[in-house]
Amino acid sequence: MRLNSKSRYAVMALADMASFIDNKPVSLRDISLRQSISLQYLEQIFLRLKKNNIVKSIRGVKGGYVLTKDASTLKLSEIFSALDENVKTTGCDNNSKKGCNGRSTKCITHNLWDELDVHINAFFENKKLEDLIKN
Amino acid sequence: MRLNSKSRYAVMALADMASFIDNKPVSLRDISLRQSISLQYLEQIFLRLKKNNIVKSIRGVKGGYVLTKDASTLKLSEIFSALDENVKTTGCDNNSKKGCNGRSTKCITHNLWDELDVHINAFFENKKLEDLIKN
DNA sequence: ATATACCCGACTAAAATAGTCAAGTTTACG
DNA sequence: CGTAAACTTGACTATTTTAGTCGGGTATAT
Repeated sequence: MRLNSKSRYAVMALADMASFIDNKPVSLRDISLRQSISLQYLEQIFLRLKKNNIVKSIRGVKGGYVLTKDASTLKLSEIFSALDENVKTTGCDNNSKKGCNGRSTKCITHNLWDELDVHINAFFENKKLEDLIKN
Repeated sequence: MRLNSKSRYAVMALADMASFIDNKPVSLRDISLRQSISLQYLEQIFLRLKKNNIVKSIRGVKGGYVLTKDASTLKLSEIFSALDENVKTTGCDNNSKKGCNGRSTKCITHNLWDELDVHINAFFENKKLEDLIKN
């Protein structure tokens, strides 16, 4: 059970941004250097973050990105959902016509996976970006 | 963030076994039919379960597998670790000489991923196989 | 004997992952 | 005004992982 690197890098990059109090735009180039993440990969990630209103961009020289919310209110769950990192640990699907494992009925473990998803989501719901930089 | 099908099938198959009270051996063929899981894939899975002492095998006609423990004491975490489904959500590694993201220091989000792993593991530690079949 | 059922290594198609590449557009600043 | 810094975007790709299959075993109850 692994988290993908896009999500991980997103959290790293946003935590990096949040650790500067002044709200001057932060360039991806700087984040790239400080966090050892490929610039072009960051571009992909920030495109998604921007589309989901987690950051806004300022173009041109001295431009960069700024957080749209305060780090104390930005939930990690928002970041993950921006990157389509949906916590859906199995293919068991309530909504499809077919049930679990291609059958018409719920599989024996169906409720378990639902509970697991809820459990993990709760973790991300309760964590704020600020929690990462307080230490 | 997805769970792999080996782990999911393992839990399904063991829950299937546990739902029969008599401790007669259950053949993989029967599990395969009841749970719609490929017989040969089940063989792979049960090899691991056997090596990790979660089931024992009885060969020959009327053979099959039986649980080595009671369903009320078998933790899901044991099943997952048998399948090398280690809950290690990121590559951030405490033990390697290199730190996170190939650097010498802990990355800014390192503690977060540790907490996440602990959070998920706790879920599997507290769930017993019996919990799945009680409903 | 023989059918049933476990045993086990090797292989593979398809999907996901983790990026790179290339070609832009916008804007601050000298 | 020119230019460099920085964002924008779509397409592409090598590698790895996943989710199995294939095929040839071995053990044993009847």
